[in-house]
Amino acid sequence: MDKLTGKQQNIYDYIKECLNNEGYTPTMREIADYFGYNSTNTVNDHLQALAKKGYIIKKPGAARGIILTDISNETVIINKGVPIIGRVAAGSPISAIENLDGYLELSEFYDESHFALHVRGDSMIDAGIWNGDFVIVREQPVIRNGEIGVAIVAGEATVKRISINNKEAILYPENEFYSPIRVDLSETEFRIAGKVVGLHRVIR
Amino acid sequence: MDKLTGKQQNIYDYIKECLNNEGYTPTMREIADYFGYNSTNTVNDHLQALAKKGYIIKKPGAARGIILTDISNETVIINKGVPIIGRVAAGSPISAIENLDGYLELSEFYDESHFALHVRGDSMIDAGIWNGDFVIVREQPVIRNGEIGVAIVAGEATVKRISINNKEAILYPENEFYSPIRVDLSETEFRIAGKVVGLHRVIR
DNA sequence: TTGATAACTGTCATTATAATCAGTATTATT
DNA sequence: AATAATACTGATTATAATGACAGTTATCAA
Repeated sequence: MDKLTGKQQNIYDYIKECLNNEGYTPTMREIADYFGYNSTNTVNDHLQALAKKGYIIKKPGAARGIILTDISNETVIINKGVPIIGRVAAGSPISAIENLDGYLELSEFYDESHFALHVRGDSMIDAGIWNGDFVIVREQPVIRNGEIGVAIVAGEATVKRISINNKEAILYPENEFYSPIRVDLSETEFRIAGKVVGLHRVIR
Repeated sequence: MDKLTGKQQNIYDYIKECLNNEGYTPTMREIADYFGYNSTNTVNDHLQALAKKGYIIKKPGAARGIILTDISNETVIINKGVPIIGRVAAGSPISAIENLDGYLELSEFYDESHFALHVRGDSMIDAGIWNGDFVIVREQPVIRNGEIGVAIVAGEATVKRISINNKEAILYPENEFYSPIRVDLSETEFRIAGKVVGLHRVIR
């Protein structure tokens, strides 16, 4: 895809911004006003350039008929996550709007300070964390003793119930067949990556 | 939020559909044409009802000036989900891009044929499904015997390991303190809502 | 039975918007 | 040096679209 010039990029960005803020694309006059152009034809020229380079599609004659191509490829974006169904009325289809309780969307719960970790091993099965699960971790340098978190021990990340005192950290597995791991803080590199605040499992 | 009438719902759905398919909302005339109305004022009346009930916002005078309120509340949508961290290099911050293994995003795994169900009760704890979890269900009318799915029994949705023969369905809990539930298919309304394909837990 | 709401028709003035024409000046590309 | 693409002005035209007015009919609840 051909690169945009500075002005073209600005106009493209503005269209995107309008779409996000207002919910619809601007008219040519609105673009002209925003950038201080005295003629809508200036905008028309720019839009033609954008269309020619494939960044937008212009529906001829249609008011606000600008379509951003990269967004139309991601229409899933207007995706609300997975609908949560509450009551199920007898006979009605599951998707019936009356049953809707909201949407399950990761970004709703978790912001940029979160990351996910693919769990290997079954040392935490009694805490409901299984091999293959994704735990969602809120990045934080400390946690309260007894909470489940992710610790980095000598560069290795592990999910455990964590307890720390002045000289050592104790990592408690949640599985009767495993023993707690004691980490001497003066000998081994140790730090808390964060606290486990969510879990996601893909079931085949 | 006030409930929509059937026609209002249809128009609302159509607006949403246009937004997804075309990238912009329809004009009143387009809506009228689609539904076969002879007057744009019919549409105007409906839009006013939708606006009054809070489903849309109408920007006066603006062409295609319909804003869907539930979508405008989700601009975060251009969100990439939760980053998945793989290896953790010693010393480097968690968020370092080298550690990135991808993004955990519900919509990546699950399409429109999925819904989530808030689990109540602990009848499935041995299957790793806890009280308060969200199970993600792929809508399907049948499942293989022995698979975990959601059944609708007399209007009530339950998550169980399901087995069916000609005359009865047996719902097996995964908890030693619970007994299987037998449902006589000739007496009780029974159907499969779908198969459990994922699980999401919010940990406090 | 009165009033409110929903669901329509049909017409029309007004404005919003797109799109075209005829230019000028500047800045790359061949 | 010639050519094309970029970046604008200013004016005009055609049409796209909203929204208001004046009605009709049906339904449902007080």
